[in-house]
Amino acid sequence: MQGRMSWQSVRDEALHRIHSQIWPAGTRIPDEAALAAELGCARATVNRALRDLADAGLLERRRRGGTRVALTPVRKAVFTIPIIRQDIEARGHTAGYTLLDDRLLSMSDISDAAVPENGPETLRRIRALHSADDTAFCLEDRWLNPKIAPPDTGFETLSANEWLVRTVNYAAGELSVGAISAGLSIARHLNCEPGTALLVLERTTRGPAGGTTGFITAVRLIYAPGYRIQTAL
Amino acid sequence: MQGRMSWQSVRDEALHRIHSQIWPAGTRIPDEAALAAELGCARATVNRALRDLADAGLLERRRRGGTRVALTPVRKAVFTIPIIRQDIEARGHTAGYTLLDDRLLSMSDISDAAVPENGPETLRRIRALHSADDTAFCLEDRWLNPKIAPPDTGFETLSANEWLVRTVNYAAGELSVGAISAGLSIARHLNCEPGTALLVLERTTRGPAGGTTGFITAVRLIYAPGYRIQTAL
DNA sequence: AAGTGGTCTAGACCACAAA
DNA sequence: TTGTGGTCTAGACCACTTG
Repeated sequence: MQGRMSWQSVRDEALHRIHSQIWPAGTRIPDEAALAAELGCARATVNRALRDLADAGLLERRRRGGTRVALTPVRKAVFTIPIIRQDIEARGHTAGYTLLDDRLLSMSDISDAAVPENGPETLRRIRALHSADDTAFCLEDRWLNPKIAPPDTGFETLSANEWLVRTVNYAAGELSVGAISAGLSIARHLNCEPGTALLVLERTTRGPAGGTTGFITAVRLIYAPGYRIQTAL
Repeated sequence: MQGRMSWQSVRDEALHRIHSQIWPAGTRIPDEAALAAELGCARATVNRALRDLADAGLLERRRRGGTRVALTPVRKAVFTIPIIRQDIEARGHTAGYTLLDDRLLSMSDISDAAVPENGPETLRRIRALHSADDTAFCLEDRWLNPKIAPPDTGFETLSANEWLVRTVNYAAGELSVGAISAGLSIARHLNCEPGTALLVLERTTRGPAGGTTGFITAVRLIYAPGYRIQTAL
């Protein structure tokens, strides 16, 4: 183990030791300096490798506490949330967008679990239909903080989805995925039978942790039958 | 901008320039050496910052080609795939596991799109039911490469899910999420009405890119009604 | 051929948490 | 208090790609 040691090879070596129980789950492994000496590389290289494994959930690292093999290795998948239009175009279709509804509502008139309590007084609600080659693709139901998107922001042709991604990046929020049965209204918009199982993606976006902006938007995307979220591991 | 510049502050400065269109979308930004000089820090620090933004999807970097602001910023969500038992326990329930079926099948008898063509001659099929406090939680339908999990690996009490995560980590694969309507058999196992919308998670796992092992496993997890995948952004 | 990102090194200082 | 990870620096070489 002399000469050039890539951080990947250090990572693979560590991985091997975890798999072969040389470093059993829960135990503490040698510190960076020791590993660097043993493997004949700089500590920074070991750091990069172990940080990568920690990011992957296989190691737990703490200052002063050292590095331990995670008792419960966790699989993590990164999945990219595409702009809907691009998602459609990437599938080789022509993207269409129809604004169905756009109005301001006061909080007292709203009863939707997706809307936070500590948000602004009024909210802008936008509903739109995304289509692929004139076939319904996805129904978008969005709540917007009017302070972020003033009423003169026209969403007649530009998807709010698209506008957002270009405007407020690096925001915090939650994402959840579920399944619902198509109701009558949804079935009509998506051109499917009532009762069909549909994939639903809900996302809430807040201003960055350090920032001053609070609630930005909450959106529910109801996809047409057969839609799948896909990602590589 | 003298003295100690953390890579986070460099990242934030770059982020600011992207948001304020100082670096418009699609344009090429100064190279690392120039930024390091301008901000008064080491190139490695700039590298760490820009790499972070590239990982987040806001920048695109290529050797020799330089760094560009992504035309289409992509939102990425990291979502952790828990071991089902832990998922259940984290919700405050007691996890149960029942093996429904475990047999070897030859490829010629199999007609399931989830199974790859270039896999092994025979496959082990395991079906099991996960429960939370005696309530059905998730139906597991798994195909296993028998070379990886020899028949003497007993899955009567240990979930294959759990065994896998502890055994073959850092593998490659794909993950997809969709929705289905409960058929009669599924409805019976999950104790719900036929036709109920259910969330389905399918995962295929192959050996690491560099490794010799091919197909490892493919699994279809059908969750009980109401289950949602959740993650922070 | 040459420019740009990717990474390694050796050394240093700091921040955090455990003893 | 003190050990361990987190990070910064200055310099160097390499790898990929584009002109």
